[in-house]
Order: sequence, then C-alpha cells, then structure tokens
Amino acid sequence: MGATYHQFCPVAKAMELFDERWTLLVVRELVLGSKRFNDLRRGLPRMSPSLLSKRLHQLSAAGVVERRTVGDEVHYTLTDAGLELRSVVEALGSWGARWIGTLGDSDLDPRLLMWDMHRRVDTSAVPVGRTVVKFRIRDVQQRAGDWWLVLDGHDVDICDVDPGFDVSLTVSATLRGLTEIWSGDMSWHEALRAEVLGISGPESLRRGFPGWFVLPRTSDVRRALPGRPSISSADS
Amino acid sequence: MGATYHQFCPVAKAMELFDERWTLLVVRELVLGSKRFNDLRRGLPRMSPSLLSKRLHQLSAAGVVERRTVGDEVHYTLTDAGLELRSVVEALGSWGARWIGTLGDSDLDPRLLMWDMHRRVDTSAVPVGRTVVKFRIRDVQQRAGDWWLVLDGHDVDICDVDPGFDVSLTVSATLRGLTEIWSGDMSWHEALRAEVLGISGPESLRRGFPGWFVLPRTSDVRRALPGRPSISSADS
DNA sequence: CGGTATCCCCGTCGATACTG
DNA sequence: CAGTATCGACGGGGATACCG
Repeated sequence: MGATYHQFCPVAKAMELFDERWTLLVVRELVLGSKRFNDLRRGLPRMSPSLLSKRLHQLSAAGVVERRTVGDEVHYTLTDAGLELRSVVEALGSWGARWIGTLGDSDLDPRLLMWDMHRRVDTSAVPVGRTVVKFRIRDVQQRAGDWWLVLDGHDVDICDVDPGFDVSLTVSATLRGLTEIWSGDMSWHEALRAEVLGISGPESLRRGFPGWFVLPRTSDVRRALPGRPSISSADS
Repeated sequence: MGATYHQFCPVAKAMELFDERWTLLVVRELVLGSKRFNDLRRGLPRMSPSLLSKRLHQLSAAGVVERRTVGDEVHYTLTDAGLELRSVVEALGSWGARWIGTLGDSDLDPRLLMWDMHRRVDTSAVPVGRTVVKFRIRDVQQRAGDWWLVLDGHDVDICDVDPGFDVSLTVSATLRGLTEIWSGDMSWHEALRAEVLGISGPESLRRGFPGWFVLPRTSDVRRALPGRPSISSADS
C-alpha cells in the first residue's frame, strides 16, 4: 500500500503509514473517542466511505486499530500502539495551533464545527432537563446554517433539521467567528462584544452557555504568529 | 500543491503540509543538522533532487525553512516554526521505535547507515591525530560494503572508496547487525558475542570504539514489541 | 556544488452508486 | 448502519538528463 522509504529510521517507518492522506485524521477521530464508522465519517466529511474503509483496514493491519463487533454495533478502537499515537496527534495539533496563520474560507465548515462542538459538551454543566440550543450561522445559506443542539442529561444530539422541540436559547454567529472561538483565537466574551456572536434567551442560560463546552485542547496553545487575528480591541 | 482537507482542525492543517511524501523526512534531516542540498540528499538517498528541491520550496513557503546564501554556500535552516517541529519528529520517532517490528531487508541501507554513523561521531571521544576505521559490511557486495571513516580532530569523513590512509581499526559486521546496534536493538557488546560484529586492531582502539558514537535518541526508547529481535541469549 | 527540466507512468484519491 | 464496487482523472513523484 504505502510506499516504503527504504530507510531504517523509525521516523521514516512511521511516516510510511502516516504520510498517506487522511490516515492521521482517522487516528485523530479515534483519539477523540469516535468508534463507529458513520461517526468517523461525520468527523471526516470530505473523505469517501471507501477510502475510510481502506484506511481502517490499513490501520488495522498496522496494529493501530482493532475492529470489534459489540452487540449489533461495529466498533473501531485504538490498540495500545494506537493509543500512544495521541502524543503524535497532540504534537502536530500544538504545532499547527501555534504556527498556522489565518484559516482560509474553505477550511470553515459548519457541519464539522457543529459536530465537534456537540461532542465536547460538558453535560454536567448544562441545566437538568431538556435544553435546546438553536444555532444560526448567519453567513451560511439557510439549510446549512441552521442547527439544533439537543441536550438532555448525558445525551447530546446535533440536528440539521428542526427536531421540533421548544428552543431554549438561540445563538447567532458568523461561521468564522464561531470557528475562531472554538479554535481559541477569540473568547466567547470578545466575540459577543465584537458582535460576531449573539445569544438570546433567558439570562441564566445566556450566562451559563459558554461553560457548557470544553474547548479543544489546542485552543489553549499559545500562538506564535500574530495569527488568526483576534478582535483587535482598543479597550480592555 | 498539497490538497486541503477543508478542516479548521490544526492537526488537519498541519497534515496538509506533512502528509506529502518525504516532507517530514526533509525536516528530520534539518533537525539533525544538515544544511546543504547535497547533504540533505545523502540523508535521503532515494529522493530525487527535483523532489527535494520542490519540498524545500514548499517548506520555505510554509515558513518552516529558510534558504540563505552564506559565502559561496547555500544553507537551508529551520525557522522558529521549523525548530518546533522537533517535537513532532521525536514523537513520531519514539512511536516508531516502540511499535515498528522487525525491519524488512529493503529498509537496510549501508549508505544511509554509514552516513548517519558518520554524523554522530563524538569527536571528543576519539584519540587525537588521524584515526581511520574501515568498515566491511559482510553481506553486501564488495563495492557497496566497504567504507572508510576518517576521523581527525573535529573532522569526520565517510568514504566509499579507499582514501589511502593506513587503517587504524577494521570493523566487520552484517548489515542487519550493524543497523540493529545503531537502532538500539542490540548493544555493541551483544553483537560482538553473537559474532554479527567483529573488530580488529589495537586493543585500546577496539575497546574505545563503541564510545566514539552517539546513538540516535530513538535507540533509547523502550520497545513495546518483542520487536526487532535482539539476540535471544540464554545467558546474559 | 546546487539545483531545473522533462517525461511519463501508475497509483491514489474523489465521486457516486449500490448492497446486505 | 456499515460498508463495497466501480471508474476515471489527475497529478504526484520516480528516473534521468542536463545546466550554470
């Protein structure tokens, strides 16, 4: 499959596996906890199912991934070798967060963003009972810009069609703004002040809302570049 | 050049650069200290010069590498962003050392091995004056199996043709054996006992010889796999 | 030494459809 | 849900030659 470098160096041997497109992103998804084929797909929207299938086979052959049937579900999990790739993924993520400049428009994807947000909800921080957050991504055309996050106990669902529940809170944002919050380039508070973000609903929910999410680890990485421009605030 | 993943994730953005074949190995060479085009080539024997050139351009465009003319020499050096890739290279190298099993025959390369050994000589450990070590890789055909390591002060040269100096020490080894020593799968001592290595010459030199080299960092990594089989010694 | 230029092949990947 | 099948293009990259 992957071509060999004909080198004994362990970096080269490792890269024989990981220099293939998508491979390390599949690992990233598994590190983040996705186990099922279609969940992996949601985290890798542009990847074709056949290629995902192929990569899972390769990773399995390499001893990184294990495929198991659990009840009537198929689970892909990391082996011990795979778990130790977390350090590689984190090193790359930290480097990327520090050194990659402003994202291009084509890197912004509401589906992927909402999928990532939905899986990083801290359910213990959300009020008891059902809470429904409607997201409106202002600058994305109707269909793709409306999302409903349904929180209920430990269940977190993200829908791109109206599930029909009463909406507890409505969040409006630009795609870039919400992505920059999520990336750690801007705080929720800064975004509100800059009006790339708006939250409407009962004050207690509005205040609590930012705390319902655990930002990705890379959001904490100190930026080396002037980087993805945060709101250059004259005050504060 | 490299295709985009259309993802805002910093891992994905980083991999847009590094999922291309050879790219991270070029970075590895720079991390190891090579600066000049033809030195880089020596550490990447199977890479075509045009591709190396292209990769250097790409890395330069990405802000990882800087090309400078120093006197009449051209130097490629890592920028601050590039220097921080050391953590990525080391994470990959450690993972590879732990989890990659036995090397295939096609991963063994005397040229690359001798090049790597030559640049990890601890000149302070070598006797003063000129010392010439002749290596004979037993199982490699004449031409490719004979190497001369010329040590003189801080100068270290490796030759694949007889430079004509008196030989101070002769080392004979199998290609796999010497590679395994270098990889940390076997100690010099074990190799001597197993007779995959032989050293002939004055005893003081013979005894000192192993200490003239600083093994790669990954040689210290604890193996997770039964792995590249070390000599299974009944005794110890 | 420090690269470019060229050429062409073949494999990868993307897209889409389809199946149990 | 969990994949496989098929198919075509496109361009990456290997090899080699060549240049200042």
